[in-house]
Amino acid sequence: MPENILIAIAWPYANAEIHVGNLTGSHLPGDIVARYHRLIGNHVLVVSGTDSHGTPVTMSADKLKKPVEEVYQSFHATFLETFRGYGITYDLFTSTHTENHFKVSQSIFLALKENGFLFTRVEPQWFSPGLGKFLPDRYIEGTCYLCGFEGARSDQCDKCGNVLEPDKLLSPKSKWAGDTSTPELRETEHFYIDLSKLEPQVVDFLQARAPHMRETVLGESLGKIHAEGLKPRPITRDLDWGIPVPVPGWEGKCLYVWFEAVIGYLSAAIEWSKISGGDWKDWWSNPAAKHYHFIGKDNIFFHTSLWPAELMGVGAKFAEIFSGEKNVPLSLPYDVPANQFMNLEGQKISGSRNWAVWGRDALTRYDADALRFYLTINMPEAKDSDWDWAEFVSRNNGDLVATWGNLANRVLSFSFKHWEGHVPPIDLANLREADLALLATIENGFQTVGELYNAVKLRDALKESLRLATEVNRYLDANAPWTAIKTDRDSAALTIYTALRAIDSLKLFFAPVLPFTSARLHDFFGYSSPLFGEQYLQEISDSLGVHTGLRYRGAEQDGIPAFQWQPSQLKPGVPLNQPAPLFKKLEEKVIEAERSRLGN
RNA sequence: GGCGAGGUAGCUCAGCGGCAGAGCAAGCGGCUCAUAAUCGCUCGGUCGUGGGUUCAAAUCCCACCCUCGCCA
Repeated sequence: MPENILIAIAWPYANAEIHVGNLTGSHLPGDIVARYHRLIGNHVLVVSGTDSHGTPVTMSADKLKKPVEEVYQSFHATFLETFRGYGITYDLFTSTHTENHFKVSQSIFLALKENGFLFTRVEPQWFSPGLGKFLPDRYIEGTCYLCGFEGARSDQCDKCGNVLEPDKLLSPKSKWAGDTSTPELRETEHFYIDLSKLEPQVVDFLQARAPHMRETVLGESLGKIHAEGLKPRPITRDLDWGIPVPVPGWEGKCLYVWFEAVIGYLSAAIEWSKISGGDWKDWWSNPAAKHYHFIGKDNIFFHTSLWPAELMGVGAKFAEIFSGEKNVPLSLPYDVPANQFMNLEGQKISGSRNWAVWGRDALTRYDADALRFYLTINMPEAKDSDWDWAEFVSRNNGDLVATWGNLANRVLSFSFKHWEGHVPPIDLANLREADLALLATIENGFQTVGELYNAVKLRDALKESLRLATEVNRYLDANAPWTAIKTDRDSAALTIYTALRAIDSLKLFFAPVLPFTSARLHDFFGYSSPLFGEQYLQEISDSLGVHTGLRYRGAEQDGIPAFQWQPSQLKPGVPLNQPAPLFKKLEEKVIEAERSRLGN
């Protein structure tokens, strides 16, 4: 019985390009899990999009002297290119700046309001007379009235550590580019979501999922709730670039970005159903559907506590408001397999210092699968990891090229050469004990590797796959078909057939991580049914303009069923296609070349 | 400051109450089908620091130090 799996991936913010830390943190693990579930026959929906709103985007636009729409669109375009290049198979990668997302977000807001989870509060907020608008606290700096430190934030001094009263901050200054006016505190009114009412439900929700959630994720959520409880949080801001608060008299205010962007997981599914003919409710109002949220550690609390609380507070009211449908409650996350961070050559990744390996740029020099391999074998699942160029080269050459790529190439080439482009035409009844033992060992991987992918232990899944590839290398060493071919061709045929069949199965274990080369290997074996589908771009128009979505067309299209996650049934004697090496060996000199690019 | 995670071999990490493990790197040997790839053997650790519990602690408890994230 196929399951419905929603893969919800963090929405990249429209003010910086995607780097390897973003990829390994959320997009790549999401894609690997999605590809695995598609291979085992589950119905998968992968959604994300560009987080387009908020003050930082407005500020970038100001600096670049460009319309804010143009700024978000230009980053959106780089995201599409990056994800296409890395094969991140989104069923829909959209944007928060769409008519659909506006309507969904406003409906969520109104549902919370009608269900009694919102209240308003008047509070002082920094206002720039020069810009004529309110500024977020992080754009205000001043002198600490306790220790005299000049770089103090309005609510706390980083130097002396004291909590400050904003109205006592000395000589407050705006950090907004070009704003020389003196900020002042003005009263403003905002909506708050009363999360405290939902705290017991959130705790129950987390405890029910504790058995399959990561330590890092549970600790961050339950630990925080236990220590501080869930407090009311503001969900509106004085912003001019965002989603208007759908309440009369609240013109000029927008939904706070943290509140609105997470709603994208729902709105993107709804947008997907509109353009593809599917039904979003199969994923979003289906108790059997599983939601996975792929995010970085900085976002854990939002996804394990605030977002579920929002959904609980909304209940079935959302669909009533949005589409008039009754009894359509919303599903809660099943797992939030958040990753830690990836550093670079021992230092934190920093876009502004160019201490980064940029996703698009790396693709101009390395193959997507080589990058995916290193990002997976080094994925920060349990703790921060480090991208090290020397290690990238040694992992590529030592594991990817030598253990796996060379195995496939040595056996395929040998078969192609000695059996004139065919799989050796053996009689399956003649397979020896050692041959059957190897196949049993490899095929056991459908269980073990599958469980690791299912549990989102992707490093382990890849390591186990490599270990199994080594088993085939050992088997070859023990049976030495290159010696046997000279004296006992039948024996060599049995060995090569067995190894080919093992490789044909191994191909599937590697496929979620290495989709491009696994598909190529699949082709060497001469299969006609594809392993994976295709990515494509689609323009979508609405009242806010045109946005381009990244889409995915499944492998099962055109009446041909997708190739499945099951042991190879390779037929003796079938023709092979001309094999070639799957991966490129890298020269040592790239290490220095890459390091010299950093920080410039 | 509060909460959380991490600190184990030169490097990357697993183990999380019962004789300290894997891969890479290093050294030695086998093989020659393969992108000089592969297979075997060897070398290598006061498990962040200091206490405590236990017949037994990398593992449990307490304190502290360092790194990262969230919150204030």
